[in-house]
Parts: sequence; C-alpha cells; structure tokens
Amino acid sequence: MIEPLQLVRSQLAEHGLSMTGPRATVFRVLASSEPLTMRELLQQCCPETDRASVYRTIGLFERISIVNRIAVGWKYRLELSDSFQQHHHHVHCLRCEAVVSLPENAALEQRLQQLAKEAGFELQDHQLELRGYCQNCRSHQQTEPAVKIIPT
Amino acid sequence: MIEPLQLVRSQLAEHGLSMTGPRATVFRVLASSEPLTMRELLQQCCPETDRASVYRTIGLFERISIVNRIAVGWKYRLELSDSFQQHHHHVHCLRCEAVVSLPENAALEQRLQQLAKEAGFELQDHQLELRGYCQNCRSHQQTEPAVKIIPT
DNA sequence: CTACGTGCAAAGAGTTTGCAACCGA
DNA sequence: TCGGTTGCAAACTCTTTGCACGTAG
Repeated sequence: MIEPLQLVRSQLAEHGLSMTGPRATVFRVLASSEPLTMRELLQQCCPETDRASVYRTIGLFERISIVNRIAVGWKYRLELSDSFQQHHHHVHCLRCEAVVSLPENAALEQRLQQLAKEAGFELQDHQLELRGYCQNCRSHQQTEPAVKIIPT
Repeated sequence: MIEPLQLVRSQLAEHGLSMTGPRATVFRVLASSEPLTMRELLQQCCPETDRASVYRTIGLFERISIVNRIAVGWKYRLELSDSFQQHHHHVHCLRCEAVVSLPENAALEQRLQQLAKEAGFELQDHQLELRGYCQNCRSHQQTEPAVKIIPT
C-alpha cells in the first residue's frame, strides 16, 4: 500500500478538485478506525473543521468512491472504500455493539453473483451484515425474561 | 396463513397491549406492498393517523418483532417480519430504484451461519442487499462518460 | 487570477416527547 | 374503571444550503 493520502489527492485531481485541510482530516479520521457513525466522525473532526465541510466532504468522497456508507443495524456508518482496504463484510454484536470485519470469502462472493444473475440483475455491489452475540458477550450473558415488555 | 391481523392482535395481547385503529392502519399499509420508506408509510397513514402515532407504532412493532427495518442503500425501509412473510433478501436496481425480493436460499443461509461461527459469533440475524442493474434498465442504458464530475 | 472550498448562520428534514383528552378490555 | 393510546404542538437531532471570504493551482 502506497501513501494513501496521495491516492486520494490523485483521485481528486482526476476530477479537477484539490486536496485541502478538511478533506485530509476526514480521510485521516476514517483511516484510523472501524466504521464510524456520522456523529463519531463529526466529534473527531470538529470544531477544527466545520460540520458543513465534513458533510460536504463525505458527500464528495462517496461520489468519487473514496468512502462507502454501510448499514449497521438500520443506521449507516462510514468507512473507506475497497480501494483502501480489502473488500469485506461485518459482524455486529447485538449486546456490546462491537463491529468486527470478516475475512474476504470468494465462495460467498461468487454465490451472490450467481443469485443476482438468476434474478436478472447485473450485480454491481452488495452489502451484508451479520448480527449475533460475540464470544465474550455469550459467556457473560444474563438470563433474560421470556417475554420482555417495553411499552411506549 | 391465518388472518394476519389476528396474529398481530395476539402478539400485542401477550404484552398486555391492545389493537387499535392506528396500529391496524400501519399494519395494513405495510402488508400491502414492497418495503416502504418511512416517508411513504407516513404518506399513506396520515393525516388519518398522526405522524407521532405512526412512529410510535413502528417502534413498538419493531420491539415485538412484527416489523423489520432493512437497509436499502444507506436508508432504511420497513417491512413485516419473517412471521408474516418468508425470510428473504433484496436486490435493488441502482437505476430505476426497484426493490425485488429474492427467493429464500438455504445453502446461502447455511454458509452465513458458518461464517459467523468461524468469527466466534452466534448468529441471530442478518441482512443482505444486492445492488445492480435490472434487466430492463440494462437494455435502456445510455453510454456514460468515463469520468463523471459532480462537484459539491 | 479564478474556480474551487470553507466557515458561519439559517433553513429544512426527520424523529421524539410532554401533556391532556380518549378508548379498549 | 384504569392503564394504555392518541393527537397536537413543541422540542430536538441530523443534514443541507446561501453567502461572503479564503485559497490551491
């Protein structure tokens, strides 16, 4: 992997756009961790960078394929695209909320390709999220009432 | 399949809650179509029913597993849970936005189970979204510029 | 120099909450 | 009757936009 920031700079240049402070900040923050929520990203970028710029940068990065929005639960998170890290999926612990990356799996990818084809679709992209309980949470799990009542 | 509304009524009863007009409306609307965005659901329920009640009902239905929020793109949509329709996944056309249900696929489900297990997770649930171009859109597709510039 | 970018403030969506009136079992 | 429910309005959170100033190439 070459200097990733340079890759971003050149992607921007291809579109006649330039590398700037806010863009570098957003990239750096995303590069340093697991997928982030927008809230977390904002917390790490502001007030050094304005919220609006973070939103604009994310929008731009998505359009030129530097960033992906992925679904975790029904909320989205942001992570660098497959140009910056290997294609992968996530497992998400329903108790501790941990998000873990799964190793790439060629057989799975191939099967999905096949599935789409059978439905008459030309597959461009996909996202998969597994949800369950991680090893740690399973051992510390307390017994739960059979029927949970959570009104309103 | 028995009268689905009765099933909802009994699920509610189990939690000491009751079937009401707004709840029936939300259920009926969801039962009659492909996964809806919250906006679409609101359009079909209001003003007959208040927005707040729709939100509250969806929240409740999720907690007692009548409704699922699924990710389509990075936005969510609402659909009835697997108690009311067979477990399935979706393909989503990137051009015409159509959302199509895929037939259940046992081999795939099994493989996912396996994958999670290898990562030390006990799989509870999962969601998969395929994205691509449907047959129709592929034939009508126009040539696109190699590099799209979409500033700001 | 000039088009692209930024911060700030205000406007817009989308969603939640407090409260008094209402209703289903 | 008595909690659970609802409508309404207000409050909040998240995201987008207009504009004048700043800046990379």
